[in-house]
Parts: sequence; structure tokens; C-alpha cells
Amino acid sequence: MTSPDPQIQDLQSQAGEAAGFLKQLANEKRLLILCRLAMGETTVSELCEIADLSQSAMSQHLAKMRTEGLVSGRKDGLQVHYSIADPRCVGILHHLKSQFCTAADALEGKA
Amino acid sequence: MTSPDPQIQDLQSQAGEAAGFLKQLANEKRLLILCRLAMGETTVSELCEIADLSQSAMSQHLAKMRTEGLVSGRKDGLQVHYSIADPRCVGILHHLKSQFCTAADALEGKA
DNA sequence: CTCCTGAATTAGTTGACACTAAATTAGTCT
DNA sequence: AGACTAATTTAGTGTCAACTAATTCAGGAG
Repeated sequence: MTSPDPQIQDLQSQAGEAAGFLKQLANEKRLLILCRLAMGETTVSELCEIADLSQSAMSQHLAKMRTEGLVSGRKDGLQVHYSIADPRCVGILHHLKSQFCTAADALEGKA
Repeated sequence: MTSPDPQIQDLQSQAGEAAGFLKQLANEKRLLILCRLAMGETTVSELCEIADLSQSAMSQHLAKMRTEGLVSGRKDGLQVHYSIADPRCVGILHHLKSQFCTAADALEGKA
């Protein structure tokens, strides 16, 4: 199945880099974090609630993503506001939405 | 950075499923395997050469992807020919190519 | 049948991942 | 100063991922 597609060949040389990028996203909590950040910047504590994670665990996820340049933090008094720093994140979120949020899913959501 | 985008909200409910899917792809070897399969079906031993993996390790990667329905195997005598079974794989490969194989990368490849 | 080959499976090891708990840093407020 | 709060860092733990080595399975050839 899925007819031959030579166009993909170029990707082989970038497989390592692409896999590294995907590793960052291949986690439900981090995906939730990025979904929220795609809607606008927010604080660490709000992210904790959304993802149902302890502050420490959240901070570790954010540190990992900061190191990879996916997100960035902006200090504001006691709080730190995070936002998406790598546009590729937004791109892949849209792609995932197109593949995992079908019309049927959307209807279920409204039911 | 990266202006607010409420469209992504729907994805939050599917984050677990999407993360599970990404976990399968978040590995250089499996990405190489899928790249090759996107160009047409092939045998296990050829995949071993391409990904520089032992036959056992390859078989374990393929088993994992078979279980998740990403690929499927067709027996032909002694050999097993694998191909992509889940069209979402092709979709994401194209997306990755668009993000990791820029025009600059393409030129470097030719240099 | 025996031998061989391609593939799959099993057992065991190593390292990475994701958390908790505790300590630390930095900023605010009285 | 001291107390409080948001966030980060460090240490330790349990689980899972990805390999190697050895075994097993299935098909083809002598």
C-alpha cells in the first residue's frame, strides 16, 4: 500500500535531526504544553494545572525544551511566562491536528 | 513569538494518541526505515543495510511498528517484504521533509 | 532427511526518561 | 531583616527503549 514516493529520499540524510526534534514532542505532557503555548504565552503554574504536573516536573520539561530552543521564558516578577520559540513546533502541531482531529472527532467533541 | 493560534485547541484532547504516534517515529532508525519504505516495499535484509542495524534489532523495530499498524509484512519465500500500512506515516514524512530539508540543505547535498 | 538462509523471538544489559522529594534561587511584601 | 511565593535545580527511583547474543521458526536446496 501507499504508492512509491521518491520525494522522501532527501529526508534520510536529516533523519537524525528530525528524530531528535520528534523526541521532544513524543510526550503527552509536552504536547499539551505546546498546544497551550500555541494559543499564547502563559505562566509555569498555569501549565502545571493544564498538564496535571508538579511544578518540579513541569520545570524539567520546560528546561528540556528550552535547551532545544523549542520554547523560551520571559521573567516577570515572580513568574516566568513561556512561549513557543521554534516555529517548527507550530507547524507540526497543525499537521498533527489535521491527522488526529478529524471531522468525526470534532463532532464528538460537541456531543 | 509565534502569534496566538486558537485553532490548536482541539488537539489537546488527542494529545495522548498523538504522542503515542510520535513515539514510534522519534527514532533515527525507524525514520530511516519509513523513508525507505515510502519509496516502495523492500526486504528486511535491505533495511538492515540501510539503517546499519543487526537483523535482530531490525526485526524488533519492525515488530513494534507492525503492532502499531504503521507497516505490514508480506511473506515471499524466505523473505518478508515490508511496506507502509498507515498513510499518516507518509503525511508526516512529507511534513518533516518540508521542515528539515530546506533549499539550503538541498544545495549542500549537491556540493 | 539434513543443511542453510531470512526472519522472528527471547533473555539479559545498558542507558535514557519521567517522575518525587528536598534543597536552592530569585523576587515580593511587611 | 524575615516570611512567603514562583520557579529551578539536584539527587534518587522506577520504568521503558534499544541494543547484543543466543535460540527458534519457516521455507528452499542438496
